[in-house]
Amino acid sequence: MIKISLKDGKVLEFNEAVKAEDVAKSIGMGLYKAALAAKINGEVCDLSTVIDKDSSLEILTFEDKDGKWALRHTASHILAQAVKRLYPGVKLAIGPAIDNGFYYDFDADFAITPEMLEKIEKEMENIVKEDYVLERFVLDREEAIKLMSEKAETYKIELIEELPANETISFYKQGEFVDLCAGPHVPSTGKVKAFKLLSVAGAYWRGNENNKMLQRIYGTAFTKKSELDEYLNMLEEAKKRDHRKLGKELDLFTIVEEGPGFPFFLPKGMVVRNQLEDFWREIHRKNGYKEIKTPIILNEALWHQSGHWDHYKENMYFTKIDGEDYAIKPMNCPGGILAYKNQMHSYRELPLRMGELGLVHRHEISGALHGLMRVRCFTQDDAHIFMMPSQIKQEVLGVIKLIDYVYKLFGFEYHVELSTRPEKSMGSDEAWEHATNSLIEALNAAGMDYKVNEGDGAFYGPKIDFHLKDCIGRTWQCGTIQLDFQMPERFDIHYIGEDGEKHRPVMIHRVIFGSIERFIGILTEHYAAAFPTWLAPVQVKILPVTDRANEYAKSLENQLKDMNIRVETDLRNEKIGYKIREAQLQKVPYMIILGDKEVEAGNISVRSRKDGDLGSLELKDFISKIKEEIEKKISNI
RNA sequence: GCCGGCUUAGCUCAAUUGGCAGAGCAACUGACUUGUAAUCAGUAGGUUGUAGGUUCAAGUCCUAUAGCCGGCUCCA
Repeated sequence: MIKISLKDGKVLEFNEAVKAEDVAKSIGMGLYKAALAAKINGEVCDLSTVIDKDSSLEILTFEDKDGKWALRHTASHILAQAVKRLYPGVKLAIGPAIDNGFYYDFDADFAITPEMLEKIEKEMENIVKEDYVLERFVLDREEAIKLMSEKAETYKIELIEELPANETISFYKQGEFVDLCAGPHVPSTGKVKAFKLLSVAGAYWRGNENNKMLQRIYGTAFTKKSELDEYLNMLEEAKKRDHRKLGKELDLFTIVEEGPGFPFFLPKGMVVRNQLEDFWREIHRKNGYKEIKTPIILNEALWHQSGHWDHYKENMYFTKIDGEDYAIKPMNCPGGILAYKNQMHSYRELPLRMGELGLVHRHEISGALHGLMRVRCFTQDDAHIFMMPSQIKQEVLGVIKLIDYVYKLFGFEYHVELSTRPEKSMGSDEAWEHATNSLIEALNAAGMDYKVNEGDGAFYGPKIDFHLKDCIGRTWQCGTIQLDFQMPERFDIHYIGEDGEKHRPVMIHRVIFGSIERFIGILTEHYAAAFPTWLAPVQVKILPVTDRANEYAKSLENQLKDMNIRVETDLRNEKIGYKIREAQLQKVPYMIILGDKEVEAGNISVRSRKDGDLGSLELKDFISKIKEEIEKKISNI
């Protein structure tokens, strides 16, 4: 008797060993049809897996992440099969499922073009129609290498050779196609009902730029055509909120050929930026920070002392002044430390929180540049916290809370990553361990979930990163908290302790927005440029219906300006519908429409970007309403 | 930096097989005095990213180069 317990707590009993798919069938045909993979005792596997002892079982469908991945993984095999049919000489590399889809890397001695994608898609459709069963089989290392040698799949051989000794080497066969693969897969190719190939891109073998560049085909797959269409439609919609497009349309910023990666902020974008900076200063004052400003160019010797010369030189720009070597700062910390050193510090002053909106320049490779998201000069909303070792946890926790407060205000979902010691780094193992543990403790104290990135820390210390999503779901690092025992050492900074002796402080480097530029990019996409009123470049647009209302309009404009409201008046000789349309496209939160009626009654007619015509209001009531909205930073999207 | 694609008026895009560079919007001028997402008419706007080459003839073909886009890589 085999007992199989299901997710809902029910227990099914079978007289003999049974396949997961048969269990699904016994639960119901609906589930059986939707089933893509199974989770047996917590392990994801094929539906054809035989259960021969008491187990827990979960049938995975497209609703489950692992079910989705199995389907898309199978889709990537179908892609590979189609490519092999059409272009037999192509060598296979790897083809996993990823968020939102799948890819497969190929080594072909010709360029894969978009036209070829259409052909490949057609062949994939055939393979789906032919509905091959995916059969799993296991080989020992020698047999596996032999099989792949016969097929001249050199990349597969390399993969097999590097598998650990105890690893099961499994293959999946569908029709004439066999691929090395850990699985799991859906039962047959016919399950992949709706798919599309999306793009071709170069990708280095194993992500290493010293290796050969392969050609990667990206695609996505769903169980239903309607889901695929919905996804493709979502991508189209997302393109409309791309900050590069909106930034151009709404004149927020521009990047010109003369300065690749060096954005220009135009008047409208500058308003958003200044509002963010004002807000930043306000919360930092409230949280006990002082503000400094350090120079952009400093003597190169400083960067030797800080370790940047050894660890960051490739990303830095240099210049000469009077024959002396200078560097353009890629980070604010050395300057911040020099500011700290300007005075003696007592333990009574600690933690000393010093903020700086610092403009840094970093050389990014040309292919990495991306609108405001990745640029070559940007302003970090930096701060350096100097403290005693006993204050680390408390201070890190304080920063985590501040970041959380800011992101929540904008309505962002975010995820957190902890990065540990990289290969290229300085300091002792003990110092790194202490620093890393301190960050973990603070994360735990804050109750934060986080992912660990081994070896991804800064060269001077481990860090916690906060990632935000752009409109198509790519994530960008924004906030970061980095713990540093190295710089204080290198710069020999100290404070006078209770005992009257000199002690070494510990440092935190942290940013909340990360880079103002990137943050504005993310905000633009998040709000589709319909910024909340407190950030909107123009908050109110006054639209006279005819020039009989122009004088009234001008007087209202002055009154609103006196109340510190950003207002513009459209006196052009155009129809009201035209003026409204334009204001709406410019995403102005409020329009005041003035015709003969309003002039007569001395009131105003208000239209909101979001809700349309709001009817007649008294000016003072409108002012108090909008003032409150600005004051409370209401995100009225 | 690497792989592939793209680059035509301020913006969005046209231009058969190489055969006179065009439209809408925006701008400017004029008329219209208008009530909640586009009034009409006219004017001007270009060394087709840049530099070479092939050709009787190049936006179109070839080479180089810059920038952009999608990825890889890298990172705020």
